[in-house]
Amino acid sequence: MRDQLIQLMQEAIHVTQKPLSKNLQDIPIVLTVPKNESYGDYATNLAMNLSKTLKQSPMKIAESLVRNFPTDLNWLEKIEVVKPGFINFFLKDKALQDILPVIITQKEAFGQNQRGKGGEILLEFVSANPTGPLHIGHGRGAALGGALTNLLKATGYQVTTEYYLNDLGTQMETLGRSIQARFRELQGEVDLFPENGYKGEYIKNIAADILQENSTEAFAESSLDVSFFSRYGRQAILKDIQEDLETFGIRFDHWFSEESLVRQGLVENLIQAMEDKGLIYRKEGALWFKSSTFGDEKDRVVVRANGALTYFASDMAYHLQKVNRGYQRLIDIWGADHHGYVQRLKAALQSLGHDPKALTVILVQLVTLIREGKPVAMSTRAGEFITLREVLDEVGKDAARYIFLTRRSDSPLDFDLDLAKKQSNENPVYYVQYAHARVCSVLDVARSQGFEIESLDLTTVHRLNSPEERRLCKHLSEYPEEVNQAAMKLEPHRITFYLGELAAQFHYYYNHHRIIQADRELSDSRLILSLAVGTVIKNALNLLGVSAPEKMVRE
RNA sequence: GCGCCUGUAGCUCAGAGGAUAGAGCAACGGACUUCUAAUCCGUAGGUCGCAGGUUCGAAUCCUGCCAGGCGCGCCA
Repeated sequence: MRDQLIQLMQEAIHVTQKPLSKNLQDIPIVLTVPKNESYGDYATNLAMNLSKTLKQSPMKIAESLVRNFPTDLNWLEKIEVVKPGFINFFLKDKALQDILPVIITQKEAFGQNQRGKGGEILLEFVSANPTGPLHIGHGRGAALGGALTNLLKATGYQVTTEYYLNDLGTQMETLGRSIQARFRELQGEVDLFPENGYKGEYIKNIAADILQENSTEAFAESSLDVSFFSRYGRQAILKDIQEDLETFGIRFDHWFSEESLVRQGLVENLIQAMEDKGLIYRKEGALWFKSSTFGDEKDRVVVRANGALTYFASDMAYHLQKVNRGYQRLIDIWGADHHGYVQRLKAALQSLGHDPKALTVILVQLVTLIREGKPVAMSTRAGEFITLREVLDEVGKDAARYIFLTRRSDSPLDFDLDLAKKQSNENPVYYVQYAHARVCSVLDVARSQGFEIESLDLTTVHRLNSPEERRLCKHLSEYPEEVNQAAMKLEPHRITFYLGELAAQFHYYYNHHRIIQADRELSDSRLILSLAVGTVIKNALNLLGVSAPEKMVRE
């Protein structure tokens, strides 16, 4: 419907302005759903936007555009030209009702499109260091990444998801030393815990595991060096991270190890290549990349005076390698505290002849956990934090994922644990899930009364002409555009808000109209509408990675 | 000091050039012998941080200021 209207206007512009100037051709046609229903089902400000270039009054332009619309449109009730120059479209009921059979026929495919044309995107997210369990902030990134994966796939892109593992350098050393110290403590030795060591309980658990394995096998004392503990710790923590993500419903296509990057010599090669291009210089014993000539604030060290590679060096190599693997677009999801790295990474890509715009970094603001109305203090270093695992055990996957997606990533998020597990109207998750369960429940009752839901005549929709039914049909028909916008703008929270509105409309409808009743034909119509609502809710929840239960029983 | 993000109802947030700025929660008053009341209805609630500017039109764009968060290492 939306597409048809846009096409209609494009044609009208062509007819109105015979010699079509170039700046007219690429003027975007914006079609909105007016807040006030007296302004029609759809409206456009096209005439007002055109008035500058055409040097005519908006009202005149609007009128001549409307005059050039075909007259034989059986799906349009009327067109209005109003005050400053809006064109308002009023659709016939049938035009809105016709979306219902489409939804029911397409099922889970409804809402998808192919605008991505199979473009290949590499989406990197979470990428938490394997030095400790995932915390709540990683959960937000994971929920966002998972939803974006689904959204981009739904709009025709080929998406590969990747988790970059910083399994090298000082932090792995610190991890090893931390475990080693705990291990020796368990053996009764008094060992000084490293100053910057990881203090969490999980370190002790890992040490205990090692001790247990040790007691059965005779380990040579010499094999228990730091690198042994590092490697063991990395594996153990990685396994936990993978399990956590699994229960959170997130799967990665690749787990990309920094260590492997260095081992293959890719970082070294890159630095050599950059040196050859004169992008690198030596100062005070270190190697510096001239990132400031590519928009960064200052130059950055890639190899320290002690010969160690910086994190940034392998990050450059990693991202270059992503480009070389053939992805047209790279999307990274980072915590907002890393925003300072965006510019230098783009600088690196640009200096090597790649378009920095190919890389999009989504910065996710911090999450504050709230319990009993107060923020929960967290510090990774001190080992005081609530893990994603604990949150999942407490509130469940669905509530967690949904709540993470109720905000723009730009906005900081207060995650209220008590609210998330409340089975009440304060909790937005159940509101939407309940609408779906309600649809299923109505359909079940209908079946028990002899309605054959699976073989309803989908053309029986003409009885749906109450304002509530019109509104529902229209909102359902906006779903594909909503998916498209959410994907293009990389903003899954739009789907969350859409869902809230759809659920609200259905709950209202349910409370004001009886779906199953004596009038068989009307019942059929309303069952079709309900089925369509259920389908769209389920599709949208799927995009968010939240389940759509068919029954909900209050505990 | 510099950079990024944010400032919208009591609280948490949508809205990012258009028409009378919206939702949820909280508050107050109502609706269950009914297809699930995890629902619904009604009431109330606003100087869109402040000040200029751009234009037919600004919560939205530009500039300055104020407030909060985060960053500004040869840390990761």
